[in-house]
Amino acid sequence: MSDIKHNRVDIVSVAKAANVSSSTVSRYFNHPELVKLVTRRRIETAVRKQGYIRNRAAQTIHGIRSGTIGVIVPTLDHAIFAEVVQSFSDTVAEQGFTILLASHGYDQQRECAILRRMLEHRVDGIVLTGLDHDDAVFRLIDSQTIPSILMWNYSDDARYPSIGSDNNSAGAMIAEHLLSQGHRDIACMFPPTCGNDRAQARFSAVMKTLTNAGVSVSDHWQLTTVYSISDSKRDAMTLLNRTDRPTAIICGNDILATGALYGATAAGLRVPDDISITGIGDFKGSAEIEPALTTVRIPARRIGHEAGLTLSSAIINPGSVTTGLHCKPILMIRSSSRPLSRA
Amino acid sequence: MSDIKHNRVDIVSVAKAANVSSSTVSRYFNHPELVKLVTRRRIETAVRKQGYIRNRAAQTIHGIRSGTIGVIVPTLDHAIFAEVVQSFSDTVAEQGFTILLASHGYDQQRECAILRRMLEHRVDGIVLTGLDHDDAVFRLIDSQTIPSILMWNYSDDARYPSIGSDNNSAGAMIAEHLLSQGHRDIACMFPPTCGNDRAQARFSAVMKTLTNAGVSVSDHWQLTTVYSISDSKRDAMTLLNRTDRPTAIICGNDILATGALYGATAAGLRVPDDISITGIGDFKGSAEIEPALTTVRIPARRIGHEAGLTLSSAIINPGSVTTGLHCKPILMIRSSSRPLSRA
DNA sequence: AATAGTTTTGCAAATGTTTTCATAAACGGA
DNA sequence: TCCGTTTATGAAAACATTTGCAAAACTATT
Repeated sequence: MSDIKHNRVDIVSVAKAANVSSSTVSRYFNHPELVKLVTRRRIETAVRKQGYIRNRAAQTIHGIRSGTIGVIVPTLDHAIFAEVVQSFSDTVAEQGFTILLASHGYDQQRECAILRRMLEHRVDGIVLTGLDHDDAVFRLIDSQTIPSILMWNYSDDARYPSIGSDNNSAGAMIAEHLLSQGHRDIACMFPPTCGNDRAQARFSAVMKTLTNAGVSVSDHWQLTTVYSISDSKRDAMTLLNRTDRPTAIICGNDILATGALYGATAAGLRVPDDISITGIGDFKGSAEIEPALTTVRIPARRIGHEAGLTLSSAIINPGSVTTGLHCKPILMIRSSSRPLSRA
Repeated sequence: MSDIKHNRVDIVSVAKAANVSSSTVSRYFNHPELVKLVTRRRIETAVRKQGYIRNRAAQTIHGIRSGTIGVIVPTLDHAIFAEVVQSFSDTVAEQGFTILLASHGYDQQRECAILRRMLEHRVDGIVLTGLDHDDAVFRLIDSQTIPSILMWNYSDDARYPSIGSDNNSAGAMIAEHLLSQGHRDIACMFPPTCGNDRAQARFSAVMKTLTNAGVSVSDHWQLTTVYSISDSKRDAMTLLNRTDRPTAIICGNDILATGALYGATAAGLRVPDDISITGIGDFKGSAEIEPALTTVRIPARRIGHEAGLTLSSAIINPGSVTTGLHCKPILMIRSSSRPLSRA
């Protein structure tokens, strides 16, 4: 098929075939308006014939952008991160960027190593997930000159521009919702908060809101449950089979809430008549589950999209100032919660 | 903090600071055993002081591996692809590779453009999702000299080594399961099959198995439903509210099955007593849903892992022959299906 | 046909590394 | 002390590009 195949086809072999200098071929790609039409044609043919593909590595060492953006997430296993990565990737792809993706599994050590590797690849920008990172991570980025943003969470005093939702608001919103429905006997089920600033913020906002309203949550109603439907189902069952039973459970995310929903059903309770259950996140499927889950939507697609826009424009116009953006969480009142009927 | 900051810190500035030649610094990184301990120390200090980070782009133009693998998926929005990408990424990360990830949204045109961009980045290997791709995609890869594999599906006559599950088996397994339970009035709910060889293979295997058993599926029991819980819930309700009702629904994937489960509940039917519903995929949560879903597990984590092992070893030992691997689907009989009680 | 102006092209230097080859330094044995 | 090894280092070429500058090739104007 192709004339020359595995023997190096580079800009000079193309140049030779097209009977021009390599400079002209380079210009053909980078400033086509500077090369005469007929020459362009000749080069085009040679490129096609040889199957030439430009070498971005060689461009990059001239200080030209690599066209890659490093994206570091804790994991892709949670549907929600996959969604945010997807929309980020789609958005920056439109500007010609490709993402270098890696996940650290909540290991700060590993995050730093990954970041280093990405910098070696001379990514044009960096996206980190969440607000909290090892100081070494921040120092490393500071020592470079590339734009970086924090995606997923929002805080106006974050170390870099942050684009995402304020998990404090999210936690407060859901707690207020249940309070406004008259609930006072409230249990909480949250994932382990260490190294997870999101869960941490949600949890503390929930507790603060409840405390401010004069509601206290006794210790045995504070469940710590790993991110898994089966575990949360089990824990919810245990909780609900006790004689003292809350009228509502606030779950730290929709996965836990889904498990809790199943657990309540398995314990013979009806949701929301016997107990209200709420999530945070509004994952795919949360609206369709029976009963549809009351939750706080963290607008993942929007966050990914806005982050993509912000970062790519920061890369393209290096002078411009980059600001964060709060993608507000949205209370989604559905069927898994209802006002407490006063007995 | 760092001495020299935004002014080019490269191998020669490090060399100068350490009072050695740039060759020695290069060796320090690539063959440390060749440089004397005290020199190593000096270089180490200089590197730290200047915050030097190696430039892989510059290495790559020497024919050295870029350390990147291009991964092209249809989308990350389906939890299942996210999972396979996650385990692939983890596996190759151990060998020092980082993935360049992009999704094409089932658009063959776009897949080709993405591939081209990845080749420009001189990825060391390519992973495509599924067996079917535009001929231009195959030609492009053929014209290069890098290893490529097809992930997710398996077929022994695929164009490149394929690592994944045979969707024909998966479809046949689930159909046989329902037949063995005595079902004869069976409806099918599948996603649109165009450009989706997986769905296509599952569907045709199901139909073939049923036909061979003398069971025919009338047209209005063949539903085409997009990948969405709410759509499949709606379609299932419509189907089940008719007077002629199947005793089982075979769904093309677990998302459709989940929606169908909800739809059945909403239509006032009990699963599996009134109707059996099955999925394919065994997504996260399928085991925990009420009732737990009978499905065929496509072992996503295993596929990602095996694909990672295979591709990275193909990259590291260029001579070796790369073979595909069938990660067999596994029938997971749970509570959403049961033998038909003969009336 | 000569000139001035414009467009197109090529030469050569530069980019940040690696690697081959050569040389210098250190070492051990006689 | 000298010689032959071994070990450590540096000089320079190579890698695939881009780009500033200057030369060449056109065009238009007189």
